[in-house]
Amino acid sequence: MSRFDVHNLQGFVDRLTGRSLLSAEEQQAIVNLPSQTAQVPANRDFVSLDEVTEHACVIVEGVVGRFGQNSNGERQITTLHIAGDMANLQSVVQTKGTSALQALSTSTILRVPHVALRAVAARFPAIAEAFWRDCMVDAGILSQWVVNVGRRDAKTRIAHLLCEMAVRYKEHGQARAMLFQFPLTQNHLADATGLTSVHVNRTLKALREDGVVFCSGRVVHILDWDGLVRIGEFDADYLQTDVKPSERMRIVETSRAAAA
Amino acid sequence: MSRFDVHNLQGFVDRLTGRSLLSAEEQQAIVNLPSQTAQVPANRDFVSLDEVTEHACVIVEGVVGRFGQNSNGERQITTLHIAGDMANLQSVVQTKGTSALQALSTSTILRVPHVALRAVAARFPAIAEAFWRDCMVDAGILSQWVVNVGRRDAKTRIAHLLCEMAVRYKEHGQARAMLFQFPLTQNHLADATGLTSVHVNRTLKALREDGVVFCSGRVVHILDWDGLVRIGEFDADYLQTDVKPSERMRIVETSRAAAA
DNA sequence: CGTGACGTTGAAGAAGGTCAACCAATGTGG
DNA sequence: CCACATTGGTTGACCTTCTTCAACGTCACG
Repeated sequence: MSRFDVHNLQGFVDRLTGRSLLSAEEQQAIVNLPSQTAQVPANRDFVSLDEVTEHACVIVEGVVGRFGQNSNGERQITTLHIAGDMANLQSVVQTKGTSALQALSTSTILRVPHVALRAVAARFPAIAEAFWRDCMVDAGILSQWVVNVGRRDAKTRIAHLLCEMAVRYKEHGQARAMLFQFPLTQNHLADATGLTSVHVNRTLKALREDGVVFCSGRVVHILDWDGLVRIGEFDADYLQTDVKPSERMRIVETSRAAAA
Repeated sequence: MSRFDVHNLQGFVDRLTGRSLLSAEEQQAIVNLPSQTAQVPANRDFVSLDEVTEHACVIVEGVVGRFGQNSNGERQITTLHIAGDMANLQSVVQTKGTSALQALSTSTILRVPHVALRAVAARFPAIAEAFWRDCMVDAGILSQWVVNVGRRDAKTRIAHLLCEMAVRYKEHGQARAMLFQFPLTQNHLADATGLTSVHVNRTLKALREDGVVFCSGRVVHILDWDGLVRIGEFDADYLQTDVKPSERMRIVETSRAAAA
């Protein structure tokens, strides 16, 4: 493994330790996982539907979508993954994948062999626990998406999505003048919100005219955070991005994991 | 614990061992978990939003919905839980709940203290693994629901939901003459599919006139399974209900868990 | 300087929502 | 045993939101 790869897995460790308590040894065990860097061009599937893959993927750069599909071939993005996410962590405990992964922008991913992930999860129960916890945050996001597409109108849906991504990117100081890279096309936004790209276009225009957010090409510029939160009915709790150190969980004993 | 309670936790163990390999000792450890039976009347929340609860709940009888909500108070069911499910298993690794649980019909639940669940998961890594895996099946269902409400029309949505429940109830021999208890009102179906109860009513009528399924009060009668599957664009893979014994997973070593 | 991807806009139409009425079944108190 | 209320299902008329289709603009890139 190159130093470059090691550095990138550190991003994934940081993600985990934001919510879980891991010893230095455990953290090191994750950083030391074997991995292989790959570049994926935009709109390319790198895990296809029902594929039995041998690797899980950490996103280093770019945005990745998890896709479901109806029988007309219309796709629905069920989750967006950004840098630091392990896009298919659940495959550690599941053999069959149930959805495709596609790079939405040119992305850099790290492929980590399942066999290595399973070994480290088996050896260090606290790592398995941290993986599980991270999967549960993803499930919470999924749950919010069901509410989003099921019970919110177009404007609210898109505002909610933008709020979610703003918090996940953590590139907002507190309230205003927020700006982040979000290289999705309006077609991608449509697939994520269950709308058509035409209606996404009109809705973005409406949000722009409301003066709350401006989306242009690859950048989202939030002009009125409070307004966007209100329109999007957004409450960041479910993202668990700001778990205080004292509230980070560990159910397995420290002594035991350290001894392993 | 009464024998009655023990018997009910066995249903949960059966659910787990359908996908995961657990030793006799591990299974016994789950069966021996302390628990408390409770009856919940229909339409009563028994875990409210953002509640910090000390218990997880196994459903023994009835149907339970996990709810999200928009700012108008319109509710969206994000998951349905039936007998054998642990409705909030994820709370083992998460302190804060993110959604409410409501009994949709009169239900019997078993409350199992978090502290006991965490202890057993910490002591037996294979149990933690089985819990994690079960959570991932729930997440797969959630993922399908996003596709369902996002990219399918009313008829397809409802047909898909009915297919899913038929498989989860496993009360279908193979193809036809299928009948199962499903004590939801049309209002509940509306909350689950992101429609209004009026439109659910019309859609059920259309499905009835197509001769594929007949829903009456508390019973679903599937007249044409293949037809319903076609209309619902249903593929049961994601439910992982029929995992062959040889394909059931265990990543932690057997020896180690047995020695614990 | 053509070609393709993406964004923008208008006009027409369909899917589903809203409102309102009514019915059947069930339960409850007098 | 009946008046009455409640809950859930059914139906019609009308309206809103979003989709569909189609055209055109613009920018990047070979």
